Amino acid sequence: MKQDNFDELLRRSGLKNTKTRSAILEILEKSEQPVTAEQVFLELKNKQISANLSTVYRTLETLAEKMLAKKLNISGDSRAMFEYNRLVHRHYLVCLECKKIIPIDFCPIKNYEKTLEEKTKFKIAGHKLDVYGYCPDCQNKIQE
Amino acid sequence: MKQDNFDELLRRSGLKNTKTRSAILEILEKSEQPVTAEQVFLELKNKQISANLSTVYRTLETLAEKMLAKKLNISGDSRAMFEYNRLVHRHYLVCLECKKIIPIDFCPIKNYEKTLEEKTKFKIAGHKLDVYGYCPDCQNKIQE
DNA sequence: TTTTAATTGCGAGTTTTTATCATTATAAAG
DNA sequence: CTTTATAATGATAAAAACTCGCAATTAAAA
Repeated sequence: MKQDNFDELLRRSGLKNTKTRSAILEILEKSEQPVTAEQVFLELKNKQISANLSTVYRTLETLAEKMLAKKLNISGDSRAMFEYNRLVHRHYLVCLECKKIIPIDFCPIKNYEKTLEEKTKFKIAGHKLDVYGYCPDCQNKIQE
Repeated sequence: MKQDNFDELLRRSGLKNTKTRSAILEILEKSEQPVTAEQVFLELKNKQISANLSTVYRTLETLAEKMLAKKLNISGDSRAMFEYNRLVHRHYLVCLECKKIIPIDFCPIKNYEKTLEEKTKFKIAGHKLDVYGYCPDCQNKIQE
């Protein structure tokens, strides 16, 4: 079973496998959307795993440093969000009205990075793209 | 002269033309890069225009609401940044090392939005794209 | 086991941003 | 050019989102 396959993942990053840590990784991995530190904290509580909020912050930061998670800032929310660092990266479509976040699988700018690298002499490490708009539900609700 | 041509701009948005407000708009307009509230606050001080920090926050927020400015979150800095809302939108290339921010004029995903609109039935309002990497200077400095 | 070093909890401290409310300034009306 | 209504500002406090220091705990190496 892949129950606790975070053990190896943590180990490879030189991190100890603690209950909180693997629980947080699991929460990230199971979540379809980026989550805030507070959401992780509450989710842990749900699972009867007590953890201090500052530990959650620290852990998320550590996971991001070790590239096991990604830290992002989605516009409209001042808080940092975190997502599991999947091999295939994702972009999100965010509804400006209801704040719903929907993953987009296709990345429209992968090719563009090379062009940009040549043009600017930067070594491109990655990019961040989010698209904003109004979801079908909210389009109907608004119609003013 | 276009010295105080922010007057009309503010007026059209139903905002009073105050000294602080037009000074802030001018700072945004003249800046090649997005700026934080604090930077605006300090820049005002430089110009001998006293303004309270909370006024700066409030003003930036108002300008963003009225679409005279755009509010953004560039990764790596937890603070909100603001830029003048130019007709042609811009993307930025950010150096992960020295935090330098360079505008990119070309937008590689304009076309993609239409496709996405059809596919998701969202009404797309805009997008946010930043590219991250290492600038030529920092590439040399690092070489470890 | 025992030891060593990483991790956590807790409390306090920062930083960034927002709210309240009395005062002041803008611009509309007279 | 005043007066007046309303919008904007300053000052202060407070909320929200993190971050830090240090003692206690725990994981894993010896």
